Amino acid sequence: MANGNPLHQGGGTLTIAEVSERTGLSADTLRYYEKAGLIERVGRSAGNQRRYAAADLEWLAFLMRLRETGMSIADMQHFAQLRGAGGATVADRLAMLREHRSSLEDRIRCLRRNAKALDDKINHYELLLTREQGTEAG
Amino acid sequence: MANGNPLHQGGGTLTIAEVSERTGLSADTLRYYEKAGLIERVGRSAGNQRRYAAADLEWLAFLMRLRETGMSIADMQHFAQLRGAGGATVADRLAMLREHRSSLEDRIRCLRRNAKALDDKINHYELLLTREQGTEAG
DNA sequence: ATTTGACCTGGAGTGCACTCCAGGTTATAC
DNA sequence: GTATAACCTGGAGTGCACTCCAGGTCAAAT
Repeated sequence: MANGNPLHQGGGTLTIAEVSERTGLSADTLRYYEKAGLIERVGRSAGNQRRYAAADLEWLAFLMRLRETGMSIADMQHFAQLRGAGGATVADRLAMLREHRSSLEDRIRCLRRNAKALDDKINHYELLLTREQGTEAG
Repeated sequence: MANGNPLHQGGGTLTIAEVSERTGLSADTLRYYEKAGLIERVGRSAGNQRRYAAADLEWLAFLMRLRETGMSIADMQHFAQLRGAGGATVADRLAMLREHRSSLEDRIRCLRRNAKALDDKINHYELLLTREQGTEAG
């Protein structure tokens, strides 16, 4: 009955190492996020070791999206705190997300502009290189 | 004859404060970039104050594009060093730019994916909010 | 000539997001 | 049951990209 597969022991929870592997976040970072209040206190085994549930993983995935799109830890703390405070904060959370979404759009636009300029620079260098090789040959 | 306009004195050079204003980089950052070798030693006035030429501004603009698109100072140092070493390094510089361009593309794609997921989350919150208000009214 | 503000240098300090460590407890394999 | 590996906590350390500071020089206006 007892399943040796760590993925399914103890009601489908994961150890910190397993979460680390799945998310790419280090165990230290996972503890740090919890200490910082980005994650509510994760459930523990009898021996006080973390056991992450599916909901924890979903929340982590969301946090990672916010991080990857440039939200600061401080803002994520704020968001997590609102979330912890219950349904009355939905409007505030929505406002935060909308603002973040909008600044993300700005950022993507800026990157696209810069990508185009980079392409021009690359073309310039390709031309230089062609000429150089031509010189070498002639 | 002597023009009081700082933009046009001394052969069209700019003081550090003027460059700071135009670029948005602080004077400290401009000095830091020079100290770090990202910029060749900028020309000086008789009294040892920096006077930026048009070519310096162009190079700065390029550096800023690299920064904005996520290149590290260390990589920019490398690029600047290659540039300083002359035409023989054009192929290396081109390779660096191509690699950076490609990772930038990856990054933009990743941001777009995350932006889409964020939109979904926002929709979810909007739905929550609608329901909540409905509940309030009923 | 002098005041005031901009600028210089070398080096120390800051904020962020981790990352590592010591010293101890718990789990797994044999 | 014991060796070994994984985990725990609180707190110190790291790397990056600046940013600030002290103590001094230079420039612009009066």
